[in-house]
Order: sequence, then C-alpha cells, then structure tokens
Amino acid sequence: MTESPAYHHGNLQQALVEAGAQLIEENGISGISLREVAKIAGVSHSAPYRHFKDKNALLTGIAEVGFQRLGHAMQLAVEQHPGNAREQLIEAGVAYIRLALDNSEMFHLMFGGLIAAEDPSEALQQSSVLAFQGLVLIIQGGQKDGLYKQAEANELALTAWSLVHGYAMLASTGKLHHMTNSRKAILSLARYIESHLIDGIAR
Amino acid sequence: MTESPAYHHGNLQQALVEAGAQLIEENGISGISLREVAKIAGVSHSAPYRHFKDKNALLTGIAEVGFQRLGHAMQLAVEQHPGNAREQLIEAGVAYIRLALDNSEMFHLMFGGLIAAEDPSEALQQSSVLAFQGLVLIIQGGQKDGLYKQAEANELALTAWSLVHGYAMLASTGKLHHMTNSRKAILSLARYIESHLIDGIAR
DNA sequence: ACCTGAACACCGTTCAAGT
DNA sequence: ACCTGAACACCGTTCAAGT
Repeated sequence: MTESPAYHHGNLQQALVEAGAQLIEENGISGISLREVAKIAGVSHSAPYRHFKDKNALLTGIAEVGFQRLGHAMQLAVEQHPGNAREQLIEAGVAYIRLALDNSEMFHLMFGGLIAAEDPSEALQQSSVLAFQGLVLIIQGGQKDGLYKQAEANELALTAWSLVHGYAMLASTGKLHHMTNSRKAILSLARYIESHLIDGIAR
Repeated sequence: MTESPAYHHGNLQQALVEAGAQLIEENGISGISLREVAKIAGVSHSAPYRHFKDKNALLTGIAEVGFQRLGHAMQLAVEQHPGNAREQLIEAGVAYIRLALDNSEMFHLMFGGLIAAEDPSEALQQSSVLAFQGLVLIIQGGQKDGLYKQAEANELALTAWSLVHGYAMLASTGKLHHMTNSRKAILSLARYIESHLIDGIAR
C-alpha cells in the first residue's frame, strides 16, 4: 500500500484548528485544552507542538478562521445592497453583531484580549485590518454618493466599527440583559443604534 | 491576648480580591491562579473555598472592584464639567477609555466574556447597570439643554456606550496598532470619534 | 519529518481532619 | 466558623525515543 505510515491523514495543522474551533463553541473559551484538541484530532497530546509553538499559537490559529468568517459575512451583506451605502453600512454591522451572538465564544476569543498580542506583525493583525478595509470602502462609496460627511474616511470607518463592535461585545456578554432579552430584539435595536450613528455621519 | 488564633487577619475575602486584582494586572488574565492568590494572601490553597464557590466566583469579585473604579472615574469626569453635557459625555468616554488602556487586563476580565454569565441576577449586572445609568443622566441633562435629540434617552445612552466601549476594546487589545501607536494619539483620536457620534445625537 | 510516551511542575476542586 | 494538607483528575510543556 502507498499510504503514509502511522502519521496523521495529511494535514494535522488544519485538523487541529478545526477541532479547536468546534470545541471552543461547545465548551467555552476557558474549557478548551490542548490535550483534548489533540485527542479529538486523534493524535497524542504532544503532537500539536510540531505545528504550533504553544497553546497560544493554536488559539491564534483558531481566531484566524473566525476573522475569515467575519469578513465573509460582512462582504455578503454588502453585496446584497448594491449602490446603497446606508443599507450596506447597517447590514454589514448587523452581520457583525449576528456573528457575535451566534458564535459568541469564538468572538470573545478573537476580541476578548485573551490572546497575547506579542508580535505586532502577526497574521491576526492582517485579518482584522482586512475587515476594517471593507468598512472604509463602504464609507468612501457613500461619500461619493453624497451620503456621508467629507471627513477622513478612516476616521468615520473607525467610528462605525467602534459602535458596532461595542454593541456586539456588550450584547454577546449579556451586558444588555436589562434592556433586551431575545436575539430578535437585540438585532432590531442594533439597527436603531446604527441609524443614530449614521445621522451623525450624514451631512 | 485577645487576638484570633491561627486565622487570617480579619477579612480574608477582601484580601483575596485585592491580591487577585494586583496579580491580574501583573501576570495577565490567563496567568492568574487560585493557588497563587491564596499564597499571596498567606493562606492555604483551599482556604478561598470558604469565601468563594469556585475560581469563577473569585474572578467575579475582582471584576466588581473594576466596575466600581470605572463608575468612579466616569463620575469624576462628569463633575469636572458642570452644566456642559457635551464635555461631560466626551470626557466620561475618555475616562472610560483611559481605564481600559491603563488597566487593560482588569478591563478584559470585566468585559472579555471570560466570566460565565450564569446567574442573570448577579452583582456584576448591578455594577454595569449603574455605570450605564450615569450615561442616561448625562443624555437627559443634554436633552433639557436642547443639545441632544428628543429620542429615547436609553437608546441614545446605549449608542454612546457602544461607541466608547467598542473603541476602548479595540484600542486595549491592540487592534488599532495600524492607525495609532501612542497612548496620547489614541486618546486624542477618541475625542474625534466621539464628536462624530455627538453630531449624530445633536438635533 | 512526524509522532509517541514518560516525566515535570503546575492547576482546580474535594474532603477528612484540626483549632 | 475557619483553615490545613493530602488526594484526585486534570493541565501545558519538554525531551528522549521510535518509524
């Protein structure tokens, strides 16, 4: 037989990340261990060290797939409202918040400050910058249409990002339980909040 | 002598919380252990279980002092700008962001989603609601002065909170490194961001 | 090159026992 | 009522050894 020997089926690195992503949504961010991820992937507890420097590196890898999902979801929302910079901004924000609610443990891993920033030139930085660039494009499109102020697009995009990110964080950590309970009410309130922001951005 | 025997000096519960708060800013949120907190407080590793159900309960206690500090800092900022609802909102936000930058590990403990929400009627909820109520008061004051829109004050306050909280989170987790580096630049940019929001709230 | 298994120093949590 | 110390099942990480 031409099969590889006792090794893992092809790509252990990816298998570990996928196992970790699954485990983190099940057991929560603090209920994940390198040893159990390895067990799910079907290797010994020391095998992951061939592919990741330490646990933090694995968590970073898991967070990266989260950023890819996030960018994808926002892109999709934008494409569904062509030529309408107002709807684009609002629905991209709703997609952002939706992901925070539906994959909250992953979201907290990505943004909760648990992963040490260590290297400033890391891949994680890249991923979050990409998502931000999408926002800048929406703003610039809206500026061309005369919908948004002629201020620095980076600044307006950061304002929108901060608002949406803050709301997503507060909602996904239960800090809004005293105002809204259901998922539907949270998403509906999000649109009101975002429209308050846009009225500030609009000239 | 009338001293208590081999027991701890009076209030172990408080000593544990203080030791934890100190340790968390030194070693980071994932470098804190119940056993080391106990050691710093000068008791055995099982002593904390008389005062806290488990590690999560101790972390909750630590986060609570963080919320108290936060409420205090915001209150102080408001008092320094009497009768000026615009400066009050901006500077309360800056105080919020300043705390996130200077006590980032504590801030991530409070808002990072690590502490299980479990009981919806917990003390933590109380603390964060209190900080929010301060915001509502600022908004209502500004509405009386004709500075802010006559919309639901709760909704406007949540909008402001989301913006400031999101910016604080992004800044304190290093997500803005590609735009701003220094602490000073981050705080200065915060005021621009906030003014974009207020222009939306103002009628 | 890739993986295993023993080993080490640490955890959180429980529980009988001490004062 | 409050604390200790042993015990248990788990960690992350390292390292010699196997194929």
